[in-house]
Amino acid sequence: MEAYENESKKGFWNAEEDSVLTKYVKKHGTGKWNRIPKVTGLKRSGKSCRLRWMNYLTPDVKRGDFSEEEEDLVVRLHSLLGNRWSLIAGRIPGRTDNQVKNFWNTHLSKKLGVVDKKKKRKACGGVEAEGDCNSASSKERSGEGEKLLHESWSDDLMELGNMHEEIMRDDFGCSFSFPNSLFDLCTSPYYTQSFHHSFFAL
DNA sequence: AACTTGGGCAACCGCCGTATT
DNA sequence: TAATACGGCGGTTGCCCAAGT
Repeated sequence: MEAYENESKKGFWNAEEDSVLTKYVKKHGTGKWNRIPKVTGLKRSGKSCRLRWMNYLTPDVKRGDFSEEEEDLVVRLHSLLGNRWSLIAGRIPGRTDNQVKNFWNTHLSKKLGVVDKKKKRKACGGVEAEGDCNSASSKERSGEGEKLLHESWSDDLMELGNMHEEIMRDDFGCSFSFPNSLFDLCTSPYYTQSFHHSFFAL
């Protein structure tokens, strides 16, 4: 396996590689990504194959700009879930976590006045300094900060769960306001159904 | 026309959790 | 139980291209 890893090609995929990967997945299905380089001769890591398939080649991936409804949903779900891009994407049909993340970082964070860390870092002379120029490391994901965050909104999720029946009855969209004021959630009629299914599948 | 700057996005990296051996 | 493999996630990087100078 190391041999394949070592000679792995990087960078953009070409049409031929896409075709090889698509044929493989259609024949064998997803999973066992690390077998792909061995079976197909593709000079890509299994990880890279998975990413390419998930983010680009999957037939139901929607291309192009986000609609207003999608944008609205991203904003609301982000306020609810934070940077849980995969969870957010799972509630927006046809959108991948990478798309949602990019959309947030390039469009919405700007629109909503969230400081772009990339630019912030540049402004700090290209060095991540302590204080204002600091950024959360990936380790913090499983650390105390996340724990506190999770605990803080889990009560709200419970509250939402208790409102199950009301959600299903309202054909004209929903608006929720939670007692501890952590967030408000509104859904349009179009998304009410899909949100319900996704949420209770958690 | 040449160069610089900044936005958009695909892809990579490093880490973590889970499954398997 | 420990080691290893694998899949998945979020953060970050770097390329491409259009707009501005």
